[in-house]
Amino acid sequence: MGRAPCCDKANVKKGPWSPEEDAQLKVFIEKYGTCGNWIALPQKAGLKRCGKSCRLRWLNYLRPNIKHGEFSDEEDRIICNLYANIGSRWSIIAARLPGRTDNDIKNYWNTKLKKKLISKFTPNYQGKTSPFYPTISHSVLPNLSSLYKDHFNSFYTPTKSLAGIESSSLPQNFLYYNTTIPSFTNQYSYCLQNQEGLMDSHYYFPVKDQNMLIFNGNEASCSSSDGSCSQISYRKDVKQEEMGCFQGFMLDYGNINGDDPLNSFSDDHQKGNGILGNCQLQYDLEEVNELISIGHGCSNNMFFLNYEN
DNA sequence: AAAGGGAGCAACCGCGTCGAC
DNA sequence: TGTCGACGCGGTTGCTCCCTT
Repeated sequence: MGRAPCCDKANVKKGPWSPEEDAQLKVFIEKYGTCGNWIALPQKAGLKRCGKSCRLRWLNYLRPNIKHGEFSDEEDRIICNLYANIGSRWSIIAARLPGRTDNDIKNYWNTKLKKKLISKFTPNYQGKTSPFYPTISHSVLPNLSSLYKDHFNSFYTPTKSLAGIESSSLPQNFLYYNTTIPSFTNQYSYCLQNQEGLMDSHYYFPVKDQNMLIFNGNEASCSSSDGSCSQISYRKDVKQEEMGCFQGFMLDYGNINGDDPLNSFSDDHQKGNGILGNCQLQYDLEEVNELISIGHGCSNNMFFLNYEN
């Protein structure tokens, strides 16, 4: 049994609001308020609209002090920072940006800001790759570090053991940072950095596919849905159109959307909180070998190979 | 000049949450 | 304690405008 509709769909108008309807709604709400009941409001206001539609129109367009137009650099920074920490919780992000609505910010992120960020460090990015896997070339890696530093202030140097590893033994070429995501606070997060710049950041990629090369991951947690892991993978079993980009070696970073990067958005805490969420770096075999050597040199018991080819 | 395609954005839909009863 | 209805949120859709061919 489905949910009862909130209004009589046959008798409500849909689609864009006319200036007359806008005026009617605005006048009514300014005079009487919302009466604490959006469902009943359209009838009282003489509008042939669904209550939800009225609410949305008021909140996103008609209410006072709505700010339209270009987002400032400061607003960009706040959005990036919050998105990195809490994911697509647009209403919370909107609460930090006076005059901006969640819908506005969501649209802005999806249509502009995300591309802006990607193109910032991927000069050749055309926005043509998979939404999950924009491709980043190896040559732009040095820029990533500075980009991250622009947006996050929480990098730190561990002074005590992390994930059971003494600080003195922790890899020097990692950047560490705290996460505010409750589910991850008991886990360590890390960004791998070589001498040039940031190469890999935290968490989460499932070992669902066979023939995978896991780089600097943890076998147990990588194969579970709640571990943290970064990896280079070779996914010969995934069709190119599914991946949206290529077959080959890929270093994943920032993918924390859950078990299946193509399908899973199930758990709220797993929703993309990486500023570079779901990006991949593409490497040839030689570069992969180079990365493996970095991994060998910097970590204890954190290297896992499940690599066939 | 017309057609096609993409970007941007307003609006809709469905579901989770919360409060009233 | 359970049920129901309203609200609020995030994802998605579809319309419009503009640019390219």
